[in-house]
Parts: sequence; C-alpha cells; structure tokens
Amino acid sequence: MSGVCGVGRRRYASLKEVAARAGVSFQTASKVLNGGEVRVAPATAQRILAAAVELGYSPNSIARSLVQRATATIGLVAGDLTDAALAKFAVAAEQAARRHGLAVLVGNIVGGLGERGSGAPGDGAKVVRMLVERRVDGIIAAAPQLEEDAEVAELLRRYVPAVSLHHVPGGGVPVVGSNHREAGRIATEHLLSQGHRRIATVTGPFRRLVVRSRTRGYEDALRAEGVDPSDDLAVEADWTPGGAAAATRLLLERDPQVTAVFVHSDEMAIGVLSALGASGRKVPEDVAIVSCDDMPFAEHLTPPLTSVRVPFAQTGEAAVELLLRRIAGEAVPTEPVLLPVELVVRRSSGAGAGEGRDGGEGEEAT
Amino acid sequence: MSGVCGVGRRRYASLKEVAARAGVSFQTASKVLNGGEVRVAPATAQRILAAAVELGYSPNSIARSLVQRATATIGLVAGDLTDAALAKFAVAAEQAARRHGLAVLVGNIVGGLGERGSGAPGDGAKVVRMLVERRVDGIIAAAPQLEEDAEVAELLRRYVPAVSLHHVPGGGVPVVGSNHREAGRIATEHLLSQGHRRIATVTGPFRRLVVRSRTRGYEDALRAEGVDPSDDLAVEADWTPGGAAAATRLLLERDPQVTAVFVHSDEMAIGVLSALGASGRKVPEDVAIVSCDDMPFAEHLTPPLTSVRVPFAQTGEAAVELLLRRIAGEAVPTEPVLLPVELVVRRSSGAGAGEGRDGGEGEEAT
DNA sequence: TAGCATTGAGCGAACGTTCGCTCAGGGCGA
DNA sequence: TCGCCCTGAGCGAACGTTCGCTCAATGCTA
Repeated sequence: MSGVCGVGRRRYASLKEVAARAGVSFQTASKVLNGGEVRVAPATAQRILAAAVELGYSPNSIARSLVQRATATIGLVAGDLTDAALAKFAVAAEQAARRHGLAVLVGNIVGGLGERGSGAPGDGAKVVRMLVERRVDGIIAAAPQLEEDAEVAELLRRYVPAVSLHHVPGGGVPVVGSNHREAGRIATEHLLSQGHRRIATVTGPFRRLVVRSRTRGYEDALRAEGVDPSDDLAVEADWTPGGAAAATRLLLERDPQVTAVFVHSDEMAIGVLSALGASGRKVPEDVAIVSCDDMPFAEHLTPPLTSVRVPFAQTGEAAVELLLRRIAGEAVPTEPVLLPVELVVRRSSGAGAGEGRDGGEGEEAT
Repeated sequence: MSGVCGVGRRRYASLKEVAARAGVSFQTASKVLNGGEVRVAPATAQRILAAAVELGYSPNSIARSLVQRATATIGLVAGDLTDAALAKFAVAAEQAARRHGLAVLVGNIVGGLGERGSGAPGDGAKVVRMLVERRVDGIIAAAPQLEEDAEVAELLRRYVPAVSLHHVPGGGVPVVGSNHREAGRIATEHLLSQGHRRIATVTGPFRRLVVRSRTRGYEDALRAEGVDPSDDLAVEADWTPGGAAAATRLLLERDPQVTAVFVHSDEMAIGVLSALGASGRKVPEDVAIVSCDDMPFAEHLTPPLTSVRVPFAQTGEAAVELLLRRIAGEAVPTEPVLLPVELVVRRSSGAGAGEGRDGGEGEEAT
C-alpha cells in the first residue's frame, strides 16, 4: 500500500479533563488514578476510572516528577554499546532498573580522553550534564574511556548519586566490577598446569585498568611458578579481532617458540586463532589458548575456546542495587565490589574435552 | 582505601536562587541562562552568569518540558540489545538523536508474543506505556518480537509519533529497514555463480518477517537459475551458533551432498562452520558459505566469511531522521524505507581471495 | 437532641520553568 | 519643553501534577 502516515497528534487528556467529565475536582481524580490508598467513595472512583478510559488518560510523569523532585529515571553513560560485554551489562542493568520501576536514559560516549590518538576531552561531560539536567535520580557510568576523565568524575561526585563500572579519578563513587586480576591469574594457572612455560598474552590497551589488572594476574601466576614474565611476550591490541591478529603476528616474530597464549577477550581470540592458523600452527596442539569473557559464541569456535567467564549480567544487577542504595541515602562502601570469575575449560587450551570450573575471589578492581 | 561514600545530597540551585543572589527577578535570570536572544543589559547578564556559576546552577529540564510540552527525549523500545546487529542500530540511533539534541530512553523487551514457547503478551506494551507516560516526543521500535503485537501497534499509532524497524500490524507507523529479500538474492546468486546448485540455507526463526524475506530472496535466485528450492534444504535455527550447529547437522543428515550454505547471520555462521568442520568437511573446498550482517569479526574467522553487509548504522540514522520528520508534523510515506545491502566476498564462498562488492536495491521490508 | 468522630471531597499551594505583556525610565527630535 | 520610542526589567499566568489542610455531611454515642 502507499500513502502517508497521518500527522494529527492528539494532545493527552489531563487530570482536569478527566475530572471535569466525571464531575469531580481534579485533585480527587488524582487520588483515584495515581494516588495509592485513599478515601474516595467507590461510586465516584468508578466514574473517574470510566472517564479516564474514555478519554485515554495517560498520567503525565513529567508533572509528577516536578512536584516529587524525583524522576524514577537513572542515567547510563556507556562506552561503545556495540561491545558485546558492555551490551550484556547494559541490558541486565536496564532490566534490573525497570524491575524497580526505574527507566533508563542512555548516553553513548564516542571518543574521549585516552581514546585512540586523542587527548581531547570527548563528550563524556556533555552526556553527564545532559543527564543531570534531566534530573535523573542516579547515574551508572560504564565507559572505560572515562577512567581518567576528572571532569566527569567531579560531576558524578557533585551532582547525583552514581555508581561506576570503572575506576573514577578522585574516588567518591562506588565501583562495581569483576575480579580481573583473578581472571588473569586463573587463566594463566590453567595454562601452567598443562605444562606450558612459554606463555604469552595478547592484551587490550594498556592504559585501561582492566587490562593492567589482568596482566598483573597473569604475571602473578607466572611468578608463582617461578617463570619470569617477559615484556616480549605481552603484546598490546585494541580489543578487535584484526588488532589481535596483528599483535599475534608480532608475537610470533618475536618468539616463534611460544606454546600458549592468554587473550584478553573472546573476540580478540578470533583474530589470534586466525593468525595462528595462518602461520601453520594448530590449536591446541602447537599453541594453547585461554581467553576472557566466555561469550556465547566461544564454545562454537574451532576449536571451542577455554575462557574465563565474566559475570556481566550480575555486574549490571549489582550496579543497580548499589545505585538504589545510594539513592536511598545509604552510605555505601568505597572499596570496589568485585564479583568472582570462573574458568570454563574447553578444547583450545588442550585440556581434557570436558568442562572444568574454578571460581575465585580476590582483591582488585576493573 | 576504605570507608563509605558520603550520603549528603545537595539540592540543585533553582533559577529563583540564582536570581536572588544576582538581585534580579527569576524571569530575567531565565532569559539569560536558558533563553536565547534577549534584551538584557550586559552588566546584569554578567552578574546572573556569575551567580549561576557560584551556585552550580543546572537548569531543570523537567520544568521546562512541562511548560513546553516537549521533552526532547525519544524512546527506544528494543529487543535484545545483546544482539550485535540491534546494538549497532541502537548506538547509531542514539548518536544521531543526541546530535539533534534528543536524549534516548531505552526499554528492553524480554519475551513477548512469538518468543520461544510463549503466547504471552510480554512486556512490550508495558514498556511503551512507560515511555508514553514519560511523554517522550517519539518512539523508535526495534524489537522483532513485536512484529505481531497488536496492542503495541495500537499504542504507537495512537499516542506518539513512531518509527519502526519491523512490520507493525495494522500499519500507520513508518518502517525503515534494509532490503532483506535482496540480501537473500545476492548471497544465493553469488553461490550460484560459483557453480553451486545444491544450495541450502540455515535461517533464523521462520516467524520473523526478516527471515521469510531473506528466504524468499534465496528462492528467487534459485528459481531464476532453474533450480527448484527444496524444503529439505531450508533449516530453521534460532540465531545462536549452537542452534545453527544443530541445524547444520540436521541438514547434513537430510542431504549429505549439499555444497553450499546461505546462513542468515554471521554469528550463526560460527556454528555452521563448527558443525561442518566436525563432519570432516572443509570450507570452502567441500562446502561454500555466505552469510549475513558482515560483523567485524566475519573477516577474521577461519576461513574469512563472505557476507552480505547490512547497513545497521545507517538504518539507525535513517530511523531518527524519519522520526524527527514525524515529530515535526510532516507527513511521511507509508511504504517501508529500504536501505541497500552489499555483498562482501571473502574466502568462505570459494571465490577469489579478493574483496568484491555488489550493491542492490529492491522492494521488500524487514 | 447535643456533641463528636469519621468519611468523602474540595481547595490552595508548590514544584521550576517559559512566555507574553506591562511598566518605568532615559535619550532624542521637533 | 513636550511627547515618543526604545531599552531593560518585572510581573502574572500557565504547564499537570501531589500533598496537606479544610470543610460539609453523615452516623453514632451519650
């Protein structure tokens, strides 16, 4: 069919109009339609309800927010939601928030301090300010590129209850995340336990705390076995499969004898697998791999990927819980809340085909 | 460090307070701080500005929205944002919206009509109603599971300007998407041009229009070459790699002679690759593969995936543009706006290693 | 029958803005 | 010197709610 969509926009019926039709004052209508337990005669209530239905009344929460000084809305300032890990977190957080009657206003940040080749301030502060102007009841920050943004940190401290997924310069904002150091440690321990000693790591950008934490865990594990971590064996990539493939080629050039790799994300593992394959090496026979995240596709790669499962969804829920407590005015501990990670063993690490598990808890934040 | 995050919450300074400090009426302060071009003496303006800074004034857009009857906010009702394709769309839409000064309120839908094993209404209507109560200026619907939800359709038609990514029962809401039928056609044509005749397809859930459109394109191409599409060669999966792997095993059982597969998504292609590998078949030597989406990881799989690129980001921008026109009161065509797709040729389809391209435009919606 | 508690409903104010109108004062031309 | 226009600022109303208070009418007890 062809034509145009109508343009007539009907204004919403207000409480006053409903009240007029029901023959009561608008305050009485308010009690019935939006108030909770109130003293209104059943017959009157019926009339009001009927009038509301006829007029298609929809409460105006803007007006309500104004008088109540609360919007039942939280802001989510997110880095790239295209990133599957962040997306999982965001979806879980939104679900949790809605379960508590809160809506979520999102702001995606592009660029920003510390992003590829830019010292520019990015629009992080702009996004946060926008959320503040809209009077969100709280803000969840989930954008690693804000890790060093002091301006945003100040806004979060100053204007609104907030919870962060990443470190906030200057503190004062509760942090929730998972135990990345532990992740690096158990991944590397697993490779060590398979007899590997020449273990490399393909990391995300070093400037990210999460990357440094994972790398520290990797080094912890090596040292515990008396292996000296070599700088040559830690190559930096940019979270993309392509970057990881390039990093892997560099790695193989530096040390062709490497027998195992700890990769910082499943998506990068795709690139590592591809580069190893191109170099004629077989996984896990020639090189074993363990990665991080345990995305749904990990177990379907060839070979299935051993990966450290990161509890993104739980982190999202925890962030919302924490934020609600902040909003309620409760004091909240300043030490980061760290959720445990667990190793999921599959073929890529050369262990038995079964699934093994190993939980852990530790001390370091994202 | 240890301790608690402070709980003191300072109320925002209002226009009145700023005005008092500057010694002017609050309306004058309003002109300076939020109004545009106004007649205020420079000296006065300076005083007001200074007072605003001292008090940390942040305009209350809730109040502004109330009087202006517009919130500069749009709602995004999304299916699973964990889905990379949808996430790309959502991020692009949010960026575009913010560029136009609009914030985005998201609602993720879980379950819903037509979702696995449930005829339950899901919370689509609840989410939309929430957005309407918050008086969003418009809504973008991007949740395939709402395809058959008449209640949501009615809300979208009735209460607020809307644009949809999927078909809306009863019409009246502009649709924007990409040309999925064309996608199915060019993918299949490519395989036909490589000499394949026994071409199967691993599809998403049939109940989805996008799946039926792609399948129709696939059949179009086959028929155009005189090949009769066989029901045995079309196997349904659930968008997951695991589901696709299972579907592939079923396919190989039904017809072990199949030499090419058109897969409905890159993520499912991972599962198809895995199942083919497990059966001892090599890609592309024994079986050629073309898939859909062209996600970033596609070119890094082993072998690199030939895929039909779907313009998610542009779709997001187009949706916002269209919505803005709707909001402005313009009449908007009811025929779906379909963005062209293009084939990206890589190794998995057995063609030359190079990258080839092929654009197309056509007639069918998501 | 007088006094009082209880119920049902209305009323005024407030939330923080925007917007259009009014009004005081000063500069200027006739 | 008078009248006019322009500039700068104030004022009142409105947006659609919530909330607490007042008030009339009713039913019950003494």
